[in-house]
Amino acid sequence: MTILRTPRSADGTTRGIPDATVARLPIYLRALNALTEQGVATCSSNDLAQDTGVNPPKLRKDLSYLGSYGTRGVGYDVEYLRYQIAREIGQTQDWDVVIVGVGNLGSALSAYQGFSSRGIRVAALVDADPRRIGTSISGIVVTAMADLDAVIRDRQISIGIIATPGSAAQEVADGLVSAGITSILNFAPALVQVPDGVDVRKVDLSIELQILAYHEQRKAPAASGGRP
Amino acid sequence: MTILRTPRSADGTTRGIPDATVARLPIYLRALNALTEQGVATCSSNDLAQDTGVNPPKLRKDLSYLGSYGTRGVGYDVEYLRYQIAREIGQTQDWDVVIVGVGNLGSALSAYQGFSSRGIRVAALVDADPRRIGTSISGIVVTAMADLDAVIRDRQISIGIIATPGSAAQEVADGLVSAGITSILNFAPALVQVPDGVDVRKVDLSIELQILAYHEQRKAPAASGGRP
DNA sequence: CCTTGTGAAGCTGTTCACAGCC
DNA sequence: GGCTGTGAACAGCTTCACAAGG
Repeated sequence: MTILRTPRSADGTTRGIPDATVARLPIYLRALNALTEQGVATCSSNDLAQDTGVNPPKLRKDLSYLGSYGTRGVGYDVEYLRYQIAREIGQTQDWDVVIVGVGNLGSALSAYQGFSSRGIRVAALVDADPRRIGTSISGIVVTAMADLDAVIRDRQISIGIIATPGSAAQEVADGLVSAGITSILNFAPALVQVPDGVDVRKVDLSIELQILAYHEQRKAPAASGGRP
Repeated sequence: MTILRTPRSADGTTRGIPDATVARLPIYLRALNALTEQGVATCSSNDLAQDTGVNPPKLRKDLSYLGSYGTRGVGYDVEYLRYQIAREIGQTQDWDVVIVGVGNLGSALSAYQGFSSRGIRVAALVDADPRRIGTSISGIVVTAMADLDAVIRDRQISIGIIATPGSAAQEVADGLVSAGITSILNFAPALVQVPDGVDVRKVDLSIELQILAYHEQRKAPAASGGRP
């Protein structure tokens, strides 16, 4: 994955925002949307920092990668900044996703309220279990795995979500890739191999809790005896 | 949060493993468990790297923070290394968690198959909706929010999961903290403020997809016209 | 005054080459 | 010879102080 690292450039056109900043832009966008709803027209980096849990200098540096959209001595125009971030992260259009695997987690994701307001549209559900195929979940009819390729191409879906058991993850990933998908969110507790040019992000529920458990253990050397 | 950064020390006792390494230890542990099941007794850093998607030098450096558990020229004893990692991240005991909010996501989490084998035990479910209280989900009876404190103290629960709408997240977090919880996994799309000493990890489903959408957008400057 | 925008310094994490040991 | 363990160089991210400008 050779991504060109060019945060700044000679002219203004070539962007290249650091990954860490990209990961925070949706947070800022969410806060700005809330401010818009409250009728707030202008905000300072302190205000936004308060709302997002980021410290003010970091927030300003993040925004500076997008351009100089603030006014010194005043702050940021909420609506203007909101639009600029939305444009930068591609939130001016909706993104269609397919969820593969409609067990407990896949079903929950298909019903998740937070997607629609963030430009995410669940366009298709796919499963391997014949008993689920044809049933309707959150108003969407579940399609067979055999039709994965057709569904993705027909509806021009660009993002795939893997919500299957770990044992099926690689096979599903292969199917998504061969159907032209280049962005995958993987909830299965398994490593998936994909060709260059395909992005995979992984969310592992157990690991998040295991990380917390590690820190929790260090806080309390109480039970089961202290260390020698 | 002033955590002492001491990856190495004079004697061998004082640990202090980098966060990035801690986040990968559960991945190694999972791979080692799989190797154990396959009856593999020894593995090299190359083998483990292959299984986990981490490159060999990084993996060795990670393991070196735990101690020198390998044998030069040979590799690592699977069972021994597995135990050492398990001990380090507190996987020799089970961790009880409470899930607050049993909507779609909370219900899915309570049924998640991946927890039990990783030392995570869902010990209680709590919800604010009177219609859900008293019902049984995944074999666990849902408790009222009013009993949150009692449940946590009675069962000595140490980790809380917030799976409520964003609007309830802060209130739930306050309740967890006042019941003595010092580790929280927050699925709600909202920032929660907690006192020092309490760890919060956040999983935001929309943001993961928005990050993918950003990269997807950059790959295909096709639709909606290229940039000027 | 005020707040933004940013160079420079510092810190964390990654990479790599090779020393150390079996 | 093979593989681990690690110091040192490197890259990326964060912090901070302050210059720039309304």
